[in-house]
Amino acid sequence: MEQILPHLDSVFSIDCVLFGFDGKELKILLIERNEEPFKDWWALPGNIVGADESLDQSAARILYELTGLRGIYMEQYYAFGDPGRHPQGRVITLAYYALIRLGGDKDLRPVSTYAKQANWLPITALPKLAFDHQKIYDKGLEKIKRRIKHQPIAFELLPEKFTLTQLQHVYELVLGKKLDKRNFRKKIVSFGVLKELDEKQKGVSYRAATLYRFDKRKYAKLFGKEISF
Amino acid sequence: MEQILPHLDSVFSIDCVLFGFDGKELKILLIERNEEPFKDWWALPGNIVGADESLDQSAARILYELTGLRGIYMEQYYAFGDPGRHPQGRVITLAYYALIRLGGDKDLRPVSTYAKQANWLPITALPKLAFDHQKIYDKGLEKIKRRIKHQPIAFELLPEKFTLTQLQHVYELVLGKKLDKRNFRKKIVSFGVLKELDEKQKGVSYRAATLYRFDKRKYAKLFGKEISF
DNA sequence: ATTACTTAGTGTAGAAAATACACACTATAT
DNA sequence: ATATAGTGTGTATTTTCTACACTAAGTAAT
Repeated sequence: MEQILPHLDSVFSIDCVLFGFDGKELKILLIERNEEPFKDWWALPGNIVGADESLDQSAARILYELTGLRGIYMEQYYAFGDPGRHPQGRVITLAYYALIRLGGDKDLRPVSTYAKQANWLPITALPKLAFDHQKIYDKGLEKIKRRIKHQPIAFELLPEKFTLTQLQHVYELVLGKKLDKRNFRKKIVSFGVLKELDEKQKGVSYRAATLYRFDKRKYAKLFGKEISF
Repeated sequence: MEQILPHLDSVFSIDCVLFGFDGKELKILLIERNEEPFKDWWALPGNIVGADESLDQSAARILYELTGLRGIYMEQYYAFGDPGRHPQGRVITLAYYALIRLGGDKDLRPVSTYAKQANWLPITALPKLAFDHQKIYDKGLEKIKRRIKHQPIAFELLPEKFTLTQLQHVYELVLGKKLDKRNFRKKIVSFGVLKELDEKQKGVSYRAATLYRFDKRKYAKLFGKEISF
């Protein structure tokens, strides 16, 4: 990230696109910067990679410091390093995306000094972003669009128990298009990686839907065979 | 890459997996190191990113210095940065792959000081590699396996004019499996991105095959629609 | 000129997967 | 009891995938 600039020839940072799903919308976590450059702009959270951290560890730390969450699914996806991308010097940054289920509970633990605030904002109405962060975000969204077609990452955005309608909703939001309910169910069930539970949805004022769980064991057995949406 | 280690906290380099196809085999370009660490080992070509270079430029420069070639298709695919990956300090490296048609002509222009020699070696018989370069290579191969199914990258390994059999051969080598001739032709032609030429193969001692060319225009029109193998 | 050799080039039938499409059921709230 | 809102299901059609074998064309040797 961008807040500290020691006097080195180049700085290596990590920026994260944290995708969150609250049951309704797809959101990302942005911070409002409290320092120059781009003071008062919204930016992706990020930081400099520590001397003894692996890249994945560094990404996990950034996420933890911001949200208090651990064990979240994260994946690096692209390095951005144009000489002009940071006004104060050479900063090469590696982008990660993360997929997070936004529960009602504690999702944000307040935040380091270079940010005024951090906020989950719906991807349908993002503000202008600092640096080249729009580009980084765009590429991140593109990446998960691709990946959700072949890897079981949609479950990372959902609670452990979920309904098929919720799952379909995640696919529709990420892919940005409507899907046919019957065909979706046929297909997703045919992969054989869902376990149907004996439990039903609660607290809804209409017919309660059956709950499912993603079955990691079954998925592990399939490996080699690719899911395809 | 690994040869120069100025006294910085961390060094940022680029390593390249240069895939070449000579009409028969798939090969990669390796250099034999002339310096510690890993003196006398084979390694992927790489170098430190220059202060005013973009990442893509840096990768292109590494390739040019080694082969004299420009305008080659290259793509970054993963960053490797474990704290222990380089015995002499923190080196974060960004991996690129390149796809090169190996003509009879000048493919190698001799080579910087930290290498004894550079050589195209068939991927079916690679030596032990320095650093974590085996891991970098493995991930690179995996990447092009995936990408060749969805993007028209096979043509980068072939001369401008090629036969369908040659094209199939490239797919088979990259994917590591045999394909059915008739089904392959049906499918690849159905994408509509090949232009059949009025020309035939020359210098073969059997029936000459029709030559084709990849039609970038037609491909550009298709965009959005994905090729799928 | 004939023959042997090597690769080019082609079609179809059956199986599997993708798509398009509409209504009855069930739980809750009033 | 009735209104409401989302759940859950089947089929026919089209498209794509797969498996499979022979003839045509050119070259080289005799």
